[in-house]
Amino acid sequence: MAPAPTGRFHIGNARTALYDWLLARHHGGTFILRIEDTDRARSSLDHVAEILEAFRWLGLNYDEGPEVGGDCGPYFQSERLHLYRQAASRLLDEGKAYYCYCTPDELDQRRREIQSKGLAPRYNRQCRGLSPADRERLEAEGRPKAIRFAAPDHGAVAWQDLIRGAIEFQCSELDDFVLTKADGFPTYLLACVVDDAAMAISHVVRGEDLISSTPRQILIYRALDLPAPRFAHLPLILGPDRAKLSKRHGPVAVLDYRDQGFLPDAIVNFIALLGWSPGDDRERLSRDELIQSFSLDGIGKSAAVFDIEKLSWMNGIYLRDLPPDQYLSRARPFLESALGQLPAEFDDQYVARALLLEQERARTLAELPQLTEFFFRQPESYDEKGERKWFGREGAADLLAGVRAALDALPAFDEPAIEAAVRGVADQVGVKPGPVIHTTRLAVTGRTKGPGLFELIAVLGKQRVSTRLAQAEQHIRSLRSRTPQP
RNA sequence: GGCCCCGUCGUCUAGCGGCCUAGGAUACGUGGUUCUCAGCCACGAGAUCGCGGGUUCGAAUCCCGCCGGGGCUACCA
Repeated sequence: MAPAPTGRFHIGNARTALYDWLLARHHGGTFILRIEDTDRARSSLDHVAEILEAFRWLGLNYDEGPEVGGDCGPYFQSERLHLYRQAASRLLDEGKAYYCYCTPDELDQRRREIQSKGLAPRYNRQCRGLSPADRERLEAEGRPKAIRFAAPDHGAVAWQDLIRGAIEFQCSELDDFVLTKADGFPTYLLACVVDDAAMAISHVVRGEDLISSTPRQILIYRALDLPAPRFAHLPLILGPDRAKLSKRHGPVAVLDYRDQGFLPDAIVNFIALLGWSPGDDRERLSRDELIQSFSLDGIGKSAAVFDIEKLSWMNGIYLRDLPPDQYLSRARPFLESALGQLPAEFDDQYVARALLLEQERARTLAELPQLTEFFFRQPESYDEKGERKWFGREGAADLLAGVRAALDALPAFDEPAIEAAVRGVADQVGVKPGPVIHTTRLAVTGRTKGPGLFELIAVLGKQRVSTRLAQAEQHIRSLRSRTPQP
């Protein structure tokens, strides 16, 4: 996998990385990470760090690459410039490449003119047949120069794509593309070929958007007399509008999903299925199952829309299956970053119990602060519909007072005792348990939904529950005095 | 515009000539379970397999054309 550190590490890149990883792991091959930092203007160290962090977070361990080293290093293209220079000068010597003195401005202007005539923009090979005298003159001017590949003008380039089958391009469609930029850095066309050959890469698995660069790379392999790897072009990942997924569709960086409370295992499982299928009805696959079932044959040809709804569903499954300690260590940071430093009265034990009660209800970790907020803050208001339904009832305040008295009187404040007490009140008053439970939940949490009442009360503890019940009673009474019943 | 790729429920997909009156998942709807929600279980609705020709006893599956969508078209990758 060879990402460029020119932007956030995209979910599409993550899927490519995953497929690369799965392919290597399935066949017992070597998974190499190489950083393609040949764009000096746009590459940054921050982006490199983000790539490494994304790999770490997703659990895609590489056998060779930055920080781990290996026999094929270095793993930053900016540290391998001598190799590209060597290759370029060889092509130059053999007449398969030439210096181009055209400036970006000139190129740009010509391109515009051609396009305005509705023609295919292509380099006009102006510098290909430069006479020695012209060349000398341009050199004397001190013009910066790029190196271009002298592309053949007839014939065809074809390859057997591992996903799409035979693909063929006519050479007449290809122009004299740039191998080395004026700043001395290679374009990825050159760098990729040189490195893939040097690193003995067997499979190039990448997005469909790179299909059209493949014939050019094959031409370079040929010119350098190097064996070409096998190519597999993946279908693209689309946004809801069916255009290539990009930032305008919302967050697309892997680490954004981490920050939104998705689990790496869920992301891995989900993106594995975006374009690939094990061939049967399984949807939930562990990493080991993924490795075992993975095959290029299972990859489809058509683009897939990234459906965040389905991701959320899957994340919920993984969240519920997390063992308590793992769940807690992942959940806590989300709680703290949203609710701030928790007061000392909420010890680890309390936080853990609160969090555990919402584990089965959350779809992402980021929902947890909102879901558990009432454990840490007294309700300031009550759910509007619930208020009308439960607090508006005749005798609601007295009912709560009864519950409060019963709970206050409990010697042991555990779940069975609480349940018995609450149901006892219902018996006494002669109503069904339902209304008592709902009214009490609303009074204690301010909400109409949430964990089971008895377990939630047990976590909150006698003191808090008592206070909240009293507060609700007062609220109801003040409501009634302001809006007298007819 | 040119070149290239793609086209099965809204979405992700199974399907590689008969097992398909097209299966699963999600989302949606209904019912059940329960103190609510979530979950779980059951059921339902949802695809004339983009369209039109062919090949074949038989096509979602093979071939051709059309239409539609997407990608590329940089001294970015």
